[in-house]
Amino acid sequence: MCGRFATRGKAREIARQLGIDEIDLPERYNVAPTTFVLAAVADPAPRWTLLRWGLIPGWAKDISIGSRLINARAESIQEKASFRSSFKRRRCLIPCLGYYEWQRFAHHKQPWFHTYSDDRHMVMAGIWDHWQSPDGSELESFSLITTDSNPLAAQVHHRMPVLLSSQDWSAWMDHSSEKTNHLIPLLGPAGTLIFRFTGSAPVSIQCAMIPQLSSIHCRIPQIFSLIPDGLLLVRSHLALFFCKFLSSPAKYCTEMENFSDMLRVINGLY
DNA sequence: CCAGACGTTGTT
DNA sequence: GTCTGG
DNA sequence: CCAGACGTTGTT
DNA sequence: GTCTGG
Repeated sequence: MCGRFATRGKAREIARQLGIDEIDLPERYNVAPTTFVLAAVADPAPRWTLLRWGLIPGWAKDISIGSRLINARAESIQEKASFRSSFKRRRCLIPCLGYYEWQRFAHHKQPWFHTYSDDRHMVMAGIWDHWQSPDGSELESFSLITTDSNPLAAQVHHRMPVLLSSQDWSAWMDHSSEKTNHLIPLLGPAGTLIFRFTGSAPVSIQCAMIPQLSSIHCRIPQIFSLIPDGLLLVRSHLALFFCKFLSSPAKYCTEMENFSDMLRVINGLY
């Protein structure tokens, strides 16, 4: 699944391909459901807009359903009442720096940051809908589509967000026909093998594992609490390291082949 | 026909 | 809104 | 996803 | 423990 992600940087590629503004994504390292996120929509002309994360179908009586519809399964998106019309008529692209996935252990959960190994944005596939509240105000919201994990991501979790490669963005955003069969092949884990965890290569995953951090008594969720959205309140070397790491994962990942390297990087910041 | 649901996640 | 179950 | 709440009564 | 709200 996908329940948190990070945004930062200029969305150049999507802008170029869709012929819209090169917009600056806000610097957010903890984007959570029910908050507003920049997304590219096409209705029918492509444009950027802010959508609330957690889809509220047009027929919903109140917004409470939104907090439960943060993901839509690719396998059933055409059948589900909450999703099918959006899938046919209102697809969107959500660019991000990367996303977090939690790995479950017997007595704790461990978040991992998933990102590409170069500085490209990940582009997640979404669907959105309009909703009108009883008082007449309008709200637009979205779900992220999920699929089976690819072999790399499966080491952390069995589901992952659908990541669209640049050659598929235009087809995804083309709503001139309501036929969607040609889109189904885009909704698999294929073609996403080029991202990695916090190591520089799959082979280094074990030694570069973030769980090593728990051995110095600081788990990532605690760091999150020190990094409110868009506001860096740094209270420890480790937290600052994570601010830097999250803002430039490609750069810092390559320096973290093992725990000693990680400490070296952290110490090097001071 | 009307009434009621409409979703994902993980875990067992 | 639209489908399913009664 | 995590964090935080987790309730009822009557009255307007 | 489990649901709701962010």
